[in-house]
Amino acid sequence: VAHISTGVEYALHCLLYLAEPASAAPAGARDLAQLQGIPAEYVAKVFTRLEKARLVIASEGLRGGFRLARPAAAISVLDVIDAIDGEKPLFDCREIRGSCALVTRTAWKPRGTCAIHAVMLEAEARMREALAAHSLADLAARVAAKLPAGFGDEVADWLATRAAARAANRRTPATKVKS
Amino acid sequence: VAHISTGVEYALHCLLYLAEPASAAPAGARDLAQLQGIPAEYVAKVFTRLEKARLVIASEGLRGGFRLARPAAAISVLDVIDAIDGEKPLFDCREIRGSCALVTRTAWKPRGTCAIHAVMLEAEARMREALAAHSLADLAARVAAKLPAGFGDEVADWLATRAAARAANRRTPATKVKS
DNA sequence: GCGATGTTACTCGGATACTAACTGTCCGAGTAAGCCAGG
DNA sequence: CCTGGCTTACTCGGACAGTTAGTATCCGAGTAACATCGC
Repeated sequence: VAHISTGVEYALHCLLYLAEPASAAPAGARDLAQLQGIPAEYVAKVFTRLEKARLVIASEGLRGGFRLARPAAAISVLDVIDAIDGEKPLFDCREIRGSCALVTRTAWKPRGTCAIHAVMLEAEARMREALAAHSLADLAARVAAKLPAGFGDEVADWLATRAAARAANRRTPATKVKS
Repeated sequence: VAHISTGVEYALHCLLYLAEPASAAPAGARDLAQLQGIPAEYVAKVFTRLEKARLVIASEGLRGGFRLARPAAAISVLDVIDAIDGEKPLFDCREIRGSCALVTRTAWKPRGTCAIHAVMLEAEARMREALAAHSLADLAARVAAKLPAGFGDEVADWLATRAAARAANRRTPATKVKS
């Protein structure tokens, strides 16, 4: 319902985990989602859009995953929002001036941008400035300052444990021939 | 689809017509809507909300209508938006931090506002500042500067013509008694 | 001539359908890794 | 011991429903004004 959708929130949280320097190896979307208790398939859908916007690079196949396409300091919050929500305008002017009965009768035509639209565009510009002023690295540092010491290592351990469990689940590898 | 709804646009256009000093008499919602070619019933619904927010005062009965409750310089664009869209937040944080698997296992609890939420709140504050900086009088003056001279008089004439037509439509007033 | 009164129809106000977008879910194509057989 | 090939199942990618909010519309209650009727 809000202008900035939930997908942006999911993407930002996942990207903050990816911004950790320890995450040199690509992280899978499923792991990141289950780590935070959010729908895994939806996260994959969101990361698809991030990949189209050239913000992350996808590695396919086994042990595949996503990694940042640029340094975390070079990705702003606004980039993420535009990549997912599609640069949706804050306000779509319907040019009501042109439908005014007095205007249509006379030969006068409105020129320039609508005054109301101009105010909205200015507000949108201020909002975008504030969103572009913060980068992923900035957010990651601010979050890390609040977390307990050694939290990044715990995250790495959790991911490693999950990978080990998946490897162990690989039962009786290939003792059977075809058909 | 946009965050600032179409109802806000309708309301602002109508309020600009009401902000004209010539509109000392209350103007009906139907006249204002048909003057601009927008749905009349929807305008009435929107003005209902404006009246609940104490921005306009409704005069009921015949020749009724709306007039501004305060001087046009004391009503900001933000007031109109909040009155109609209900101060909807730009972003609703779902507190994903609390759902993190590592956080739920340990006894650590996140405190303060989420860093992502803080960025969004700052952007929203900048946007609201820009919207609150412009008043109805300011917009009306800027619009009047672009319009041809004597446009306000034409609007008054148009409204008077409509009123006269309605009066003429009142045929054979009451020559018939009951039943 | 003046006042009370009934009619009028026009006003606002809330309750009711329709449309579109976001959220969430599912299934299919592609591919890097790992095991096994053969040399 | 080394190399080639094959199975594996896990990955991303796009296509498919459910639900909520906004948009537009309709009908009912209330009321100020007007013309009429009585005094």
